[in-house]
Amino acid sequence: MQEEVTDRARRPRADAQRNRDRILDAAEQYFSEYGVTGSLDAIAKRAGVGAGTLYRHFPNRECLLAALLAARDDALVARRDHLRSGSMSAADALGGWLEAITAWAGAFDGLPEPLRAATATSSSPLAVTCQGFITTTESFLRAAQDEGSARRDVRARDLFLAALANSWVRGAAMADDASAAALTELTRTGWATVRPVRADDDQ
Amino acid sequence: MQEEVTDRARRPRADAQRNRDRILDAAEQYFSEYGVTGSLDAIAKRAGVGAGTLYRHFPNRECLLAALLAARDDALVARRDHLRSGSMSAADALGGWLEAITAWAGAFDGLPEPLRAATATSSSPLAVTCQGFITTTESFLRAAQDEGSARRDVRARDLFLAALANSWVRGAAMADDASAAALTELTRTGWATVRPVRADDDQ
Amino acid sequence: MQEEVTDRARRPRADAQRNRDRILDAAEQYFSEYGVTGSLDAIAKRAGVGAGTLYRHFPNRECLLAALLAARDDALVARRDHLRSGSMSAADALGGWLEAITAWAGAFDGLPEPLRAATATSSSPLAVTCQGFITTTESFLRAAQDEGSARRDVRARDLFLAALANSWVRGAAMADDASAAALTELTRTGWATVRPVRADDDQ
Amino acid sequence: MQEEVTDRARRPRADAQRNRDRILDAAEQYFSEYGVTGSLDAIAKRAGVGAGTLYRHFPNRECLLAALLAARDDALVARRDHLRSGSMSAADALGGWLEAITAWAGAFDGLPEPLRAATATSSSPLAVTCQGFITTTESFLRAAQDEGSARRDVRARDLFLAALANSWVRGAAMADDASAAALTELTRTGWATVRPVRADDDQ
DNA sequence: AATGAATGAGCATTCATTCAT
DNA sequence: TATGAATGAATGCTCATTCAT
Repeated sequence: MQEEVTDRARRPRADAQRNRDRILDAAEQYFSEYGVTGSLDAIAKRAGVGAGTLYRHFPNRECLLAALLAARDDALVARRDHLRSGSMSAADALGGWLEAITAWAGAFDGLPEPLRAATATSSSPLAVTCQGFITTTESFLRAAQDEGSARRDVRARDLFLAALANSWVRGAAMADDASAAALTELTRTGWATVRPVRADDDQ
Repeated sequence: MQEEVTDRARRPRADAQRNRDRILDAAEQYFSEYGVTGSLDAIAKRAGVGAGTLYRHFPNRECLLAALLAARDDALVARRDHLRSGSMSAADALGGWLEAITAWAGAFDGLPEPLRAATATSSSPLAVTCQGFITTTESFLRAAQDEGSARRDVRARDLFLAALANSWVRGAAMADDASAAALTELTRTGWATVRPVRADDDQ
Repeated sequence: MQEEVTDRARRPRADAQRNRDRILDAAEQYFSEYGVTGSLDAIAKRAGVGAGTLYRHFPNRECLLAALLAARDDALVARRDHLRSGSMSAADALGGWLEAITAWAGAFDGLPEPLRAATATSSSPLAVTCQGFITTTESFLRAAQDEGSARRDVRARDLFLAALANSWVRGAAMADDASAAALTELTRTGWATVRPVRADDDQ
Repeated sequence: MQEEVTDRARRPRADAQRNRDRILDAAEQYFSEYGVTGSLDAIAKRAGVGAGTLYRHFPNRECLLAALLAARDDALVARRDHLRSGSMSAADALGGWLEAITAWAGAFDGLPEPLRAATATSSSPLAVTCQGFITTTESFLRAAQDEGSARRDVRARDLFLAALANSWVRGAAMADDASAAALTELTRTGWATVRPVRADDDQ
């Protein structure tokens, strides 16, 4: 009786939270093992919950993915703060940040794909995440531009997409580390030695 | 006359060739509509042939894809020849070639994925195609390097992958043309204004 | 009262149990009609359930078969008890038991095959069933051996296999009842009138 | 021209014979590898002939099987003659012959099945083969019966079926040699020590 | 006589999602 | 709120057999 009053709003939440966590743990394992296209049913099973429970917490794969990545946001935010507070140049900070994004997007096999889609649609739970990182990228980019070490005609959004693309190239079983580094470098400096002069290029 | 001899081996193919063509047509349509992961059975149905017939001609999705792309190879080869014979600089030729590859890999939604995989495995019907284009890329790149307009530390394979990556970013429903161009430009010139000096960099 | 408690876990099964039963009924019919290699899809259809439902209940053909036979186990167990409690000789009991097994394995066309396979692998849902019957066979055999009416150098497992083999010979469309009986008799007494004397032969 | 007259009936036959032989060779390999249910198409391919050619020579699987076994008949006939001419007892000869049949029916995985079916239908190309061996079994059996070493109430046909059954039990991956021998022995002597006296039992 | 292309139903199995309990 | 049963279309692929060439 007493419980019904005090716990009505709390106890179920404790259960729910526990289930949510177990689902996230299971998803983390499962996606690591089989990539982001793995079976949601299998995740529910591994988490020890019913399929319906999974769907209650995460109505679709993207929501689950978003929640999963949110848990990793902390690491990326920490990285961001570290890059910001460091004594490195703004260019190196931007480079470090892009590499951090590339690594982040490579957390699970196949992850770049939904991230790219989310970047395009804006109506996805992942879009929020992506947008946040684009904003951060923008601040790094602006600093580098102000420093004179980044081109003014480059947009943060495109750098973000380039980072995803590099992550995509690395793929799951890429097995060619040289290419991974080369692509990152290519994004930084391009393949051309000479650049066309442009109006908005303030250098 | 001569034809009559070779026709003896060709005549039974009248049927086969017709079916093959119909399958390719159907696949072209279907992949354009639903992307390269569309149902093979559905393609057979649209082509008006039995599933077995499709599988006889193209034992798996990659073979079908390779045949489909082979039909487009001609256009790419023509583009290559045009770029080679033109009076443009080697840098512009390389740029044009990379853009051609990017466009080619964007023929169908999802096409970059198997192309990337093929680039890594070499045991795929698509691998041959990819390798051929990497070789062409190499000749364009070398010309540009000899001209002094391309960096010496860039590899053709990585440029090819970058072109695929750009194609991947564009996606099917990208809806952001500015990014498409920006990514291509980024690959050419990078985001940095300043470059680390390197030993093998002949500028 | 007690039921009310256990029902809590059983109630959601009202649906499931009904479907399960319908599947078993359909399978019974279908296997009787077409043999144990009949299409599982067709069984699902006949049962009026989706294919997924069938696979949820019985992940593979062997599981379905095992469940189907489990329903018949009762009859066999009853037969065993009847044979045990009867006043017949141990030899007749063993003979009756082997005949019961032979009849049981002839329930469906093609059933002896998976039973034989299960006898060999032990990692099959049918293996449990088979092993159980081998054990029972052993008790009957031992009684007959103790009685002096069964040879000491015969193993229960081989008698079980012989019963399966006889069932196999009968097949579905055997149409030769004489052979069926003859084979059973052959297993009992062999074709030879004279037997090589053996050390472990206590007669 | 000249050829048309003299070779019209001969040359094609040479071709046909060569193809027939190649098909038989391929089938021998293939059935050995994959059992008698292996794909006929694959056999045609391995033989280097079209599917139609295979079907011209052997309208169905049973015909192919029958031809394949016919080639092995020689070995069995030789065995028969050797058993007949030997100085062993008629009982041992019969035993040897049954063992020879069991081994013969074990030539390919799954072979006992069509042999049993053929024994029952008599409208199969294999039926001829089986009937021949039943006849031979009969002669061995009669000799043993005359010698007094085989029971008079046993029929050759049932012994043949028992031999097939033993072959079936051995299966492909039986992995239990003891059972193989035990079953053979069981067929010879049965499991009972005491036999019911019967009218037609002349011992 | 030979070819090999075509057929197309058939198979086992999966999975995201819904919904009754 | 949680459960997990149900759905049922969909997938890639095979194969015995026929038949046009």
